[in-house]
Amino acid sequence: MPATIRDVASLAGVSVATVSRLVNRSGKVRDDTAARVQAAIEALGFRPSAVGRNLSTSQTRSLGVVIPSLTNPVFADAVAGINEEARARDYTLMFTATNYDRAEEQGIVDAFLAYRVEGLILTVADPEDSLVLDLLERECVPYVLIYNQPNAKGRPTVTVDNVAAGREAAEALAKLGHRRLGMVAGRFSASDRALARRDGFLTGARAAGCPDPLVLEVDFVDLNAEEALRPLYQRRSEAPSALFCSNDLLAMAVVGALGRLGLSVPDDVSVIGFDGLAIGTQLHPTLATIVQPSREMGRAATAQLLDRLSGEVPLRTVTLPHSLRLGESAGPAAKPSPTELRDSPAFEDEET
Amino acid sequence: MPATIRDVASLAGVSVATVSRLVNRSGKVRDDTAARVQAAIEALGFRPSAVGRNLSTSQTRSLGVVIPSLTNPVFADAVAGINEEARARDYTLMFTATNYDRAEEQGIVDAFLAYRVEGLILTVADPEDSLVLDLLERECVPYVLIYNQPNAKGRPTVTVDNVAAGREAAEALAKLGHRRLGMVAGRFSASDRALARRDGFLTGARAAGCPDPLVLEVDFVDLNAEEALRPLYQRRSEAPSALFCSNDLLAMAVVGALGRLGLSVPDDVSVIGFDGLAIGTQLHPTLATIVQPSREMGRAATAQLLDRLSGEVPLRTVTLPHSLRLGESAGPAAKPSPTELRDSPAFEDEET
DNA sequence: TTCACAAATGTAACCGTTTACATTCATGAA
DNA sequence: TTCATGAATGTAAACGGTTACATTTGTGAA
Repeated sequence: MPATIRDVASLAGVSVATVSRLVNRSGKVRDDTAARVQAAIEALGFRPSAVGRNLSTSQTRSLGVVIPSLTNPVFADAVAGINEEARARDYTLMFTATNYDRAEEQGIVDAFLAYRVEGLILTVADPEDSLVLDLLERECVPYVLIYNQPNAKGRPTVTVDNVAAGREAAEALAKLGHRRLGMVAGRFSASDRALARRDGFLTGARAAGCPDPLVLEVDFVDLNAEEALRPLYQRRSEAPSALFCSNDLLAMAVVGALGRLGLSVPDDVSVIGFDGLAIGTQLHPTLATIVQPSREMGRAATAQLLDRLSGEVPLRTVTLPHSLRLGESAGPAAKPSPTELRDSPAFEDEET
Repeated sequence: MPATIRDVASLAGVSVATVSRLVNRSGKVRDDTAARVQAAIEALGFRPSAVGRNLSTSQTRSLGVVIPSLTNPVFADAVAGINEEARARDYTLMFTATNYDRAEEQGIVDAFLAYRVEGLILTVADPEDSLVLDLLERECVPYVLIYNQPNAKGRPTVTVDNVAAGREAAEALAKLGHRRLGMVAGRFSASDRALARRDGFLTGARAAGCPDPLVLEVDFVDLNAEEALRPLYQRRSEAPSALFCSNDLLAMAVVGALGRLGLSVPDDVSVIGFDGLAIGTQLHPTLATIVQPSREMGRAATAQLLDRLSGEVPLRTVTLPHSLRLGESAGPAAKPSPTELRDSPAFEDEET
């Protein structure tokens, strides 16, 4: 068992109050006493128990983080930002991933509340209709959403303008001369933001005078992009010449699948993703994408939450700027004739 | 302030002991009493405080997780495994990333110990010489390393055989006919495993009768793979025809950079990574890699730790099996003549 | 030397649980 | 009815800190 404050006190021949005052610099203690106590602390390897302190002060200096999955680096980036900001302010994180499972969400938040986290940062399946968020509000535990699309209930969120971003994706593709647009997205039921991006994309396409884009909803968790896209590209002339993907991981898979289908990106099909994952800039072709400041979103959400905890600043919805990174995977629409000539797959013999 | 067990007790007209017994099913309580207490619990929205309980039982049912970075999905995968196993056993995770900074490591572990986590799972910079691990041993806090290379001090670790894996990478490339091998790695000072993989790779190359591979150490955090590789490929004939990368993220960047340098993968250069990231199977070409079971490693480390906590099973070093996934990025060595013909870059016009 | 006052230190209650032990209650046998 | 017994419940002391308040100690002025 680790040494307690009482052990230290008796070894140093002082009262627990004096030890506490020294440890927390919360009161004056004479130099010689301080030295004696310090010596006792070191001799015993005393490390004040946060749990004792938590109980006594009813503060835990801990936050809960609940995200759908760590498998998508976009969440990992946000957690990195949360981690930085929390550490800078000496808060500790309790963490868990829900795997997009709502029952999990509930169980986890229950556990975090039992541990008396002072606030939560979460990305939920559906912020409009979330038992978990209702619970937090009932219990007056402050929270901030990230990535989720701001919504009717006015829940505090740090995010980007997904609708505008979707629109810009469509505009950018239209400006490159594309008319037949398409979108590939994960299940909308698990992602309100994908939905918002789609809405924006459709609006943008219409505004640019393009025919309504085809929207392909795919299973993101175990994805077979090649099979999903093959039917689409059986008839090349009618298939989209540009695809917007609801996230970068999906976009990378789509670029790969198109390659395996014998199509060249961007010569035959342009692809644009969403997230701005760092790895996208390293690929060949580099990934065109809408960049959202994930790390910064994590930081901002955390900063807001912590400001709220010390002081009574109300929580707000904050929209951070996104930007279009026009990588090599999006290029000008091909003129009909040369495209047809390039029909034969380049890497056919490599397929496994 | 949330309701306490005393509030519940007095509302139900019973003692706190009865409430506690009901909540924890740790003793008998008559049906009618149980109903009354249950009603009070619901009326007050009582949620037992883990911090009160922790203090009383001196158990926290929490583990600490310390990894270098979430930016590399390989760690994210392990954390996913840790998370699964911990949740299944009703443990909570405290989490943080160190950004490969040893001072951070120390501060974080201090914080976790203050919170009285019951055990830790970590990947450290250098397990041989780690103040943090020494500290944990002194304090008798059980821990398990993951990814780290098992080492002289016999610290319990869950990992793969990095040396053997490196050797197999060399063998595989040699079997494909490659003679001029090379390796691209992150800083060895930050990664004992990269070092082990290199050692194995060199051994394997020698065993296969290849000349000693060139080893390129690059800055992994903000990487410019193209610049790192350009000098190497100025003189094509002497440059490696196959590159082993110390992790998949690096391998993806290398594949991209080679493409931008006008080289085709695998026709001109074969690339093989390490980790087995899921996204590698989606790319075009698919990424050849040594697959390590990251999620499983996380699970195994957690399971071992939790077994140790209940029961007195000693912690062991466990080596899980890795495997070679021969993706499209590794192909047969080109015969001199046709290779030269393919010298001109395919996507030259796309460069930004 | 004495006293007032500030500085340093000590005492003990409290935070929300668990739990050993004590007490009360209900039941069936004598 | 009484009593022994086991079931149900209650009492109070931990657990490891913090902190309001009480007490002691030290200082300088009168």
